[in-house]
Amino acid sequence: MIRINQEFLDFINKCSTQSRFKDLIIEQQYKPKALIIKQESKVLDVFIVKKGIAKCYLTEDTGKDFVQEFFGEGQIFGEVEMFNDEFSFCSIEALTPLSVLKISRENFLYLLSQNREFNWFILKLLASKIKYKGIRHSFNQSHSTETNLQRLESQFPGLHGVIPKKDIANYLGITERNLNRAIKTLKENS
Amino acid sequence: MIRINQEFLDFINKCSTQSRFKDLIIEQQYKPKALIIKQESKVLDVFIVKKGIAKCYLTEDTGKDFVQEFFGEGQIFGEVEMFNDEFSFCSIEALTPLSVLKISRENFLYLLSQNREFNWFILKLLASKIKYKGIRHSFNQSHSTETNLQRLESQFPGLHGVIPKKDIANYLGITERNLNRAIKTLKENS
DNA sequence: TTAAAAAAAGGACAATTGTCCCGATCTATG
DNA sequence: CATAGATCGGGACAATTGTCCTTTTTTTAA
Repeated sequence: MIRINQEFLDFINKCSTQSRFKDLIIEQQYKPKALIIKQESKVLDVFIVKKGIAKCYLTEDTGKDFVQEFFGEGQIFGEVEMFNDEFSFCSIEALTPLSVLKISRENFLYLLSQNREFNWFILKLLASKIKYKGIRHSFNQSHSTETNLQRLESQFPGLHGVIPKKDIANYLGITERNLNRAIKTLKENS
Repeated sequence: MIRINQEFLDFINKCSTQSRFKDLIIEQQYKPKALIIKQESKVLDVFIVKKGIAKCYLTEDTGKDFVQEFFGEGQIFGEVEMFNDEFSFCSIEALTPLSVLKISRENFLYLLSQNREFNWFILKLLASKIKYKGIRHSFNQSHSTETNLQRLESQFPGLHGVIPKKDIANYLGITERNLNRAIKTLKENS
């Protein structure tokens, strides 16, 4: 559930030390709760998580938040907005102290067209996001809250303590009340 | 909800008439209910819808189906499996008489690396699938069944008659019973 | 250090959704 | 044309989930 992409992070880290790429990649730090990308705003850069966890979520007109994904090391965000339009369809917020590697729109497009390996990494990781979303939503629609929670915990043991309850509930698309019920039931049956 | 990609279809159609691409693209026909890609099986080709509608769905261990998307003209499928592994995470079925343009894995990867325009089309359409899924699931989790249904009907008027009720329910992640209830309520309030 | 704010846990009730039915209607094929 | 098999529509009840609210604990900031 908090996915990582070590291979891509290694690649980007390597690039950022090479003289010809050095200036394209900027490291940046955020404190917990910092808003990195704001929904409906222009996205000028692409970000790759170097260390920490970020939350990607969408706020609906009902006021409810829905968490798309938690980004771990090597995960990219802002890239979707580079291809079609510039306005973000979700917000990104630091959950922990976060360091990111930032690449401007212009440089991102440059790398995409000039660097085979980079291009291939982006294709792979876009495909991976599609697959991830497909599997997750299918599973969540077809199973009970308790089963969904179990799946989450098996994918990321020690979930609690790192991610607030509210965010877990918003990731599962349920209320905190219902999440608490599921936690209680699972405890009793173990 | 049944999205199309005219620009991409035009591009592929154009390619399929040019001598240097001609042999890479094969046209093929399917009858309604034909299974084009089977979940968990190897995917050897990428398909682009030329005419008709295809259903992309995932069958869970519970026996329940969840519909990921309905593909209209210019929509591609099978491409996600080209990047990471070869096994499909969902099934694709023709809903109407369907013609597709088929490109083998090998040729797809060749086009990706050799043709700038093709590469850019694929990047764009992968990003578009991510955005589509993100927005749709966020909306569906945050709104009532009735609102979700209304949104669906506004996106694709004349939904009924083309797509079976069961598929609509599976797309919304609800039962047919509940879908009927929502339809009835909407009728009464209009 | 202490007051204020946020997060966590859960009771009570209402609303929504699912399950299990039963007929009615439509549709493909011998 | 007849019949089996889908598809459709909805009643009745059970189960799940949401809403609202209260209490306790933990965190944050003055």
